[in-house]
Amino acid sequence: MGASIRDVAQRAGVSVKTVSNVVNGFPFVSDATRAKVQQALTELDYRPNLGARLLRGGRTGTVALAVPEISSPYFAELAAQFVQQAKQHGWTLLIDETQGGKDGERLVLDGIKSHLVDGLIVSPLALTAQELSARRDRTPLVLLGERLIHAPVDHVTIDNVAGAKAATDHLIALGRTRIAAIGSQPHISGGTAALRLRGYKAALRAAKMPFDGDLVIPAKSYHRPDGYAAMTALLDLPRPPDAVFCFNDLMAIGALRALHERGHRVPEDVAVIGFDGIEEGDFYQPSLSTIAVDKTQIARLALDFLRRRIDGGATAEPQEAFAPFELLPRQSTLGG
Amino acid sequence: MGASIRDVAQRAGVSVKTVSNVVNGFPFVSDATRAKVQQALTELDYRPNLGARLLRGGRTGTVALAVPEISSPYFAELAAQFVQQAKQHGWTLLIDETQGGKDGERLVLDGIKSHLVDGLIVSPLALTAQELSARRDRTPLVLLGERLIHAPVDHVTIDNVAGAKAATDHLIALGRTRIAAIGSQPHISGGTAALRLRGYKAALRAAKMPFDGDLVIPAKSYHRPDGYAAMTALLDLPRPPDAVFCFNDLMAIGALRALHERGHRVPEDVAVIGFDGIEEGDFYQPSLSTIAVDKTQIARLALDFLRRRIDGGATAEPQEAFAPFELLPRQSTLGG
DNA sequence: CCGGGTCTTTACAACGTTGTACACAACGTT
DNA sequence: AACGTTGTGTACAACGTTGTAAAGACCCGG
Repeated sequence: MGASIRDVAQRAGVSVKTVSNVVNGFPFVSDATRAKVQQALTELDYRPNLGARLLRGGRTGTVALAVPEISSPYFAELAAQFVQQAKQHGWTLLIDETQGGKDGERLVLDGIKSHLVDGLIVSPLALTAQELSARRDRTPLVLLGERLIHAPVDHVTIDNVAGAKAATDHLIALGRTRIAAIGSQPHISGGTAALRLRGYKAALRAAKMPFDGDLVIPAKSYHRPDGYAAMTALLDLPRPPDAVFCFNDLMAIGALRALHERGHRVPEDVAVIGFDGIEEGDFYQPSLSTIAVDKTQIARLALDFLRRRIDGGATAEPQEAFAPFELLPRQSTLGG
Repeated sequence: MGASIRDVAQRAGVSVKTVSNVVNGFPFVSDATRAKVQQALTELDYRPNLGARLLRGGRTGTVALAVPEISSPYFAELAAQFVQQAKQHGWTLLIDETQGGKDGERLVLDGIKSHLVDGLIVSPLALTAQELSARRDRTPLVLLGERLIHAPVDHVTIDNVAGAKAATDHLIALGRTRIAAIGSQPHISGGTAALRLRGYKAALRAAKMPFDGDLVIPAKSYHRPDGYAAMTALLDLPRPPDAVFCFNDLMAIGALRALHERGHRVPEDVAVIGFDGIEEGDFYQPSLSTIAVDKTQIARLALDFLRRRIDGGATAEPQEAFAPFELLPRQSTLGG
């Protein structure tokens, strides 16, 4: 056990509360007393017990970010942004992984470790809006992600439909006529996949191009192998596509890999564009065109919301914010 | 504020302690009482206050992993392993980013949030063995990484010298004669870079090949652009290398990118091998040969150490363990 | 040298939980 | 009928901290 405030008080010959006052920078402490206390503090290497401070009703200065999968570059890069910016708020950010399942997400939301953090940012994958609304825990919460527009919670999102449309528009502008989509999730409604599919369809419609269901390949987990498998399936079609919009960058990289192995040129034979804007895409061979979402903004907006909740209490109206995205055309569509 | 144990007791018409006994599964509670309490528990949606429980001397069931940079794929993948396996220990794992600086690392080690977690796993970059030994905080600690063999702390590491030698041996076995190394850190002694450089030199010596200082390129931050820049520098040499050992995969990918842009064939003109075994390398074009460290084992060993510390107390001798690595030859050295 | 203000320090209670020690039944034994 | 035993339940204190309220020290003008 480390030294407690009591030990420090005894050593400095003052009351416990005076030590507390010094530790917390309370203004009315004489210089002489302060010095005495400071010395005792150092000598005993005092560290406030956060448990006690917390119990007393205080704050821990810690907020948590829960993501489905930390090994996914998108979430890893997003988390890094959060860590950086949380520091500017004076918060320590801890990252938690829900592993994409309902259980993990529920655990976080229901506050298994509530009381340990001042606030919570969650990127939900599995839970429905309904389940989210049923949440009882009182810890301030901000949601990330596209779904759940109707949940009574602050949330930060991007316009997935517009993003997907921009990606598809880009392929159309290049003169492609058979544009495939990788990453649909037919059994899940209202999720990211559904929105991106909608944007894809909207772009086709706007260009008066036919929609061909064979060119839409579902994917379960959005990793590189899923893109690889999907691309392979597309290449086995009687009439393969001349462009592919992948619903995330990781699958796009899998697709690029499959194209190369089968001897197709990118972008001459098939152009590829992804979604997310992960660093990996910039260095891939060929570099990956993508819809880059502004992770810095996402973090900024989410933390501002959280700040408001934590400081202002639970009363304020739930708010919603959109982070911008940007089309980054690179070699996988432009060549060169 | 949520309901406290006191509210539950009142509602169930029993004492506070009886509620506590029910919550903690204390054996001697009659079925009737237990049922009454359970109902009150559910009705009030009771959640134990971790702060109070912690203050009382208990555990939080939470351990933290601190890595220098969560956006780096190696650490992201490593963290994912830790999350998974911590769950098997019944722990929730939280991830913390130190941002590679002394300040961040000190903050973690000195227990800014000690008392909030039962244990700590830290992958130090900046702090010296000396600074680590001076640590006062009592939270059980396990270190990851190669340095600090002499710090009086449990730690898990890999044999970097042997790994680097295996990588270089592989290039030698392919008949390469001018083998470069990317990632030295001349100003830092005893770190990962120094060990990998030693392994590289050992392999050359064993093969009776000359050591050429011009072929060793330093790198500061081990990211893709560092590898890119280093490779560019190597290609500008009067006699460029015919093989490169990069001290991590990220730099190897940067190097591959530079080679491609300059029109060099891999591996015909230059063979490339990395270190770490990140998923990205497997899907790169060409796929990256690497020394894959066993992240699963690292997590397993570290958590076992931590378990021992947390359960067994601080008395045991500090232990050291080595996680295995594996040479994965792929296209960037073998071709195909 | 007193009254009234300002500045400094203190005692006490409370936060929610659990370990300790004990009270009280109900039971079967002598 | 007195006895220990076993099973249930309770009161109390303590963990380390900080907010509240109030006491004490000091200074100034009258």
